[in-house]
Amino acid sequence: MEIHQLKYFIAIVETGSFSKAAERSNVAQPSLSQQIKKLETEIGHLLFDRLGRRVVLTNAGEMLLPKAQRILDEIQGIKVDIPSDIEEGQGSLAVGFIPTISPFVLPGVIRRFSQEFPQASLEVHEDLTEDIIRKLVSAELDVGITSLPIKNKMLQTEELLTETLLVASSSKYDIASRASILVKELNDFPFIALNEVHCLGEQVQSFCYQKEVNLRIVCHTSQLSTVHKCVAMGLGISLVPQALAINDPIKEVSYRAISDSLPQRKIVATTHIKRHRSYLAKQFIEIVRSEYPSNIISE
Amino acid sequence: MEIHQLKYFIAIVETGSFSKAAERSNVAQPSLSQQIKKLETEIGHLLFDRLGRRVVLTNAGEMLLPKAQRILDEIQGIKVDIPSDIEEGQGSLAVGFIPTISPFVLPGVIRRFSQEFPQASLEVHEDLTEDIIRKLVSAELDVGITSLPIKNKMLQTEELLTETLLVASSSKYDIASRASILVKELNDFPFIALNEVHCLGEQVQSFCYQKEVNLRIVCHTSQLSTVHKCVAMGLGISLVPQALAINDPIKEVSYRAISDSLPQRKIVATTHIKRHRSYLAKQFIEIVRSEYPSNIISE
DNA sequence: ACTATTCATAGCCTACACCTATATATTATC
DNA sequence: GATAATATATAGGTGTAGGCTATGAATAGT
Repeated sequence: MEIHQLKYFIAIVETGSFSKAAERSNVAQPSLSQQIKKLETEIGHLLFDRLGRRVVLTNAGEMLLPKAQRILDEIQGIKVDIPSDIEEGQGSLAVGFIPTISPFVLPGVIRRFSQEFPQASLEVHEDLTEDIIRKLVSAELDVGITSLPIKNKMLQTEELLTETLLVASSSKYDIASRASILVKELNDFPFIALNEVHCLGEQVQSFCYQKEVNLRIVCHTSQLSTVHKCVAMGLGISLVPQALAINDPIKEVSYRAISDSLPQRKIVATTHIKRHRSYLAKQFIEIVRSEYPSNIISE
Repeated sequence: MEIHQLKYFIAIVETGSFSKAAERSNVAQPSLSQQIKKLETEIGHLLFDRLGRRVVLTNAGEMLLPKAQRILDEIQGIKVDIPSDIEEGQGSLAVGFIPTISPFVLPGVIRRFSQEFPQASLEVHEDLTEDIIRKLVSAELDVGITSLPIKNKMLQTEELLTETLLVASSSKYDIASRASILVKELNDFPFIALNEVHCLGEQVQSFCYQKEVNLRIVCHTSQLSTVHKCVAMGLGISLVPQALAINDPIKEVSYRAISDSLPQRKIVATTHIKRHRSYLAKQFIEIVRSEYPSNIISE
């Protein structure tokens, strides 16, 4: 059974004649006769009684009619619906965030995404970088919001922004009020470190190693919010993303940039090289870019 | 868009691989790749992301999936449903009866037909022979129950039974009690004639003409039931179908066969030569054949 | 590094849908 | 009732498109 056969069938029913149907279908009449015969053979029943000057549907033909109509309508629907559905943002999207980003952007991003694409279904994962990489490679995730470096030849990254790490300190330490902060001065204070399973923890360590700073780490935690609280309690200082500083409800903590050498991390959208970036994925990435807290201009 | 393309698409989704889908579809893998590419071009979106070892659906592919599934199901349904529906007696049937038959068979036929084929829709027309012929030719009717002769080269007849015409008389006339009735004796009595627009009227006239009987027609009516009532009232005798005699509630009328020459009419099912006789039509004809009142054996 | 697996590409082949021409049959017209 | 007109079926030729094999490119597993 072929689609053009059903089209011919409908055309005959609507025109009441093989010849007129052939004309309307832009084929020669014998071709159409032949295809109808094939269809009849396949179904096992005559579809039309050929009366000579006119054709009428048989019972089998009458039963086929609504079914054929539905099928053609659905096929027409495919060609129309899919492009328009995609335009309207239908579909599903699975995204991953690393834990040192998600707290700052997730609420705003989800709100805007579900406002702009109410028809879409969004699935959000919070995972460490290596898990996000694994899920991106296995196509469990469509987009990962991570920080560089991403070293996997199956993945590609699109830069969203460069985020500065600021010195966070409570008023207990005079670093909060100095005219400027130099890198070397970081080891004058107890340091609250993020566990190195987090890329941010690694990045801070790597930065300090490069700058030949030996931190006096007094605490290792696995959550940025714990770092934040420890700093607020005056247990020590830390290096945190600028996004944390924005709208920080704890007024006791001050955030200062380092004068002579800015630690930074690049925030990127990571995707699979071989996978097509859907309309939703592209829009999602733009939403993250625009919703990322960045009121503090890094100098 | 072609059906085999949708089949291939589904096969890929179900097997998760072009190669396996090709094997399952009994085509070479490149053919399948080619057809999927065509489908993607037509829809305007990629359907799969080719990850190398695995393929995953894109958003567009996910939207296509249920639609394709439905279409294939419906096509499968056509090949299964139509033959089985016909077996089960679905469909419609339009039949015609002449007025000198319908009173005797319609009730029983309709009852049995709707019992046996509750799914079918039956349309019954009562018309004179010429109108039934016209409607059969124009395919308004599928089957006509008439009596011979039917002279139309577009129509064919199937004999159902031969019906004897009996002499109907009230006890007022001694014909009801004679040992035997001869044709010639018909003109000894006043005769109630059916109008010649009815074929039965014609047949009686023609019979008498052949037998050189000159009827003493005292009344022409256009309905057989009127003939019947006139006979019962003793206005005269008549020649009526044996079916009328069966279960006749009016006891005053007796029915006698003519001894030396039996007038008869052949009851036939008439159909269009070029039209396929549907299952319903065939079954209907058999029901008429078996339901036709024929308790009185014509000798 | 090597092998196995998988999808894409290239080039050839065949089947089948399509065409034209013609036959057959029915309807309309004179 | 003969002729013209209309409509579908049949016959036979043609071209495209879907199919095949062989091969390439790239990934994943040994």
